[in-house]
Amino acid sequence: MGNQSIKLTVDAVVFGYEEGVISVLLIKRKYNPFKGKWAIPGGFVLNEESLEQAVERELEEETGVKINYLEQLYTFGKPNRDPRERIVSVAYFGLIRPNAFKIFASTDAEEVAWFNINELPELSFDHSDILEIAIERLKNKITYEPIGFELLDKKFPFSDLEKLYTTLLGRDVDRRNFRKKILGLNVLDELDEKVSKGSGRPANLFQFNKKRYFELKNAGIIFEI
Amino acid sequence: MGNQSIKLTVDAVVFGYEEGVISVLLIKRKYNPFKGKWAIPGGFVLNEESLEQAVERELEEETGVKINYLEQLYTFGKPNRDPRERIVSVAYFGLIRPNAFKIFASTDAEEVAWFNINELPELSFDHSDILEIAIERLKNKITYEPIGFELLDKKFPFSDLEKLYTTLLGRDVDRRNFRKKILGLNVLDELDEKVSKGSGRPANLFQFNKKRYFELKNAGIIFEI
DNA sequence: GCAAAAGTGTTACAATTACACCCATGT
DNA sequence: ACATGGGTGTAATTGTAACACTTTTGC
Repeated sequence: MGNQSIKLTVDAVVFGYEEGVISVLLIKRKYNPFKGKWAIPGGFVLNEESLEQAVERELEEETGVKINYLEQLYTFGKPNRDPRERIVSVAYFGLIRPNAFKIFASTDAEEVAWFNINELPELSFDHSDILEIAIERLKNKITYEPIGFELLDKKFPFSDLEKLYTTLLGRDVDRRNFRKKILGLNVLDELDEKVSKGSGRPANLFQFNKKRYFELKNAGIIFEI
Repeated sequence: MGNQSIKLTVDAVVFGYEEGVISVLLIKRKYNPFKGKWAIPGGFVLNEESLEQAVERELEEETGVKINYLEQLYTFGKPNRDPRERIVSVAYFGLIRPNAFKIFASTDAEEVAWFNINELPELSFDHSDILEIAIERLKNKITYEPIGFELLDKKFPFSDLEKLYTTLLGRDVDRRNFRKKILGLNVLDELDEKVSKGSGRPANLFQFNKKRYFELKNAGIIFEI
């Protein structure tokens, strides 16, 4: 143990959503191993920084994205997951609105892009495993915590929320029941603004009230779809 | 990053249950730092072993326990969580029947003992934080996965299960409704054996049918209390 | 005036909760 | 015979699921 030689990295699986499509942010690796292949952004943890600092730093360096929803996902440590040497990686799980940032590649990334999670390229290392677990977490978590709002614009029409849920759950939901249930949770503020999608009746905009959500949560009321 | 000097450990938070008391397995440290203080069992990951192998090995070395329910809990990586140097620890969460093993201290452990989770000693490092998160996980997880059976004898009277749940949930449950619900899940086999607790009518014994549980789970039926 | 999306209530059904008495054994 | 824990059913309430028509806008 005195001569332990294991290195530690962090990886950030960042999801975005737009118009019925869930995407994940990937980089094309500039260096070997897996040079030219797509990978989850991430990199080595520096000696003095926390894991969260490391993952936020690496994400911003490689992709230009500053994230505000980020949680730990899982730690991957199989001995040969990296062909060079023993590397253990702490994977994180993040959510952003894709249109909130212009992404750009730098440092270890030759390119950055959003990929539809149903049309993924071949990935480096064990990154397919990581992504699979992250997708599962996203699909589960949206049913018991209000994380979907991190993927939508601050102000959104109800139909956007509904579409996000049908996309993630992979099934239709009854429009009336869904609306009743969500509004019944009392965490959305209805605004005096409308938005038109070109055709059809303009929709009212709603906004997630995070403060109220935490008040209710602390009072023991749970969010559940 | 070429000169990264972070060490990696694993820790095992192992819970047991007996007669209305949830306990956790702790060791008294034989060496500095925190010599003589209680801690969660664990230690350094060796270069060629997986994280799971490491945690099982350390647990057995220090306490004599071979565990069969073990899952990853969380990774703790604040820069100064260890006073000596930078150490990141992957914590695991385990369950056993305390009477299934005779525990004994060795290697880095001067002593091993079970502690009631409501009467914990002062702990080393950030182990109180780890334990707190583990307890939360246990209390949550028992409501949506059938992990409680890992804490009971293979054959148990229904009242043992009920008491485990009231202990973990911190509230009474209606005896009839609880029984209906659990039996309705169809994962318990009722045996032709009875056990007497000294006074009162002897109770029928039940056994968790793991095979049936996984069949039902794969068929999309979920366990929920 | 018609196409397209938004908005809205009621009824049937399923699940959950509340609740109290008899049974089998040991002393 | 009494103390102790085990075993059981029904009715009220609540929550969930199914279902179709009207409204507002753009063209």
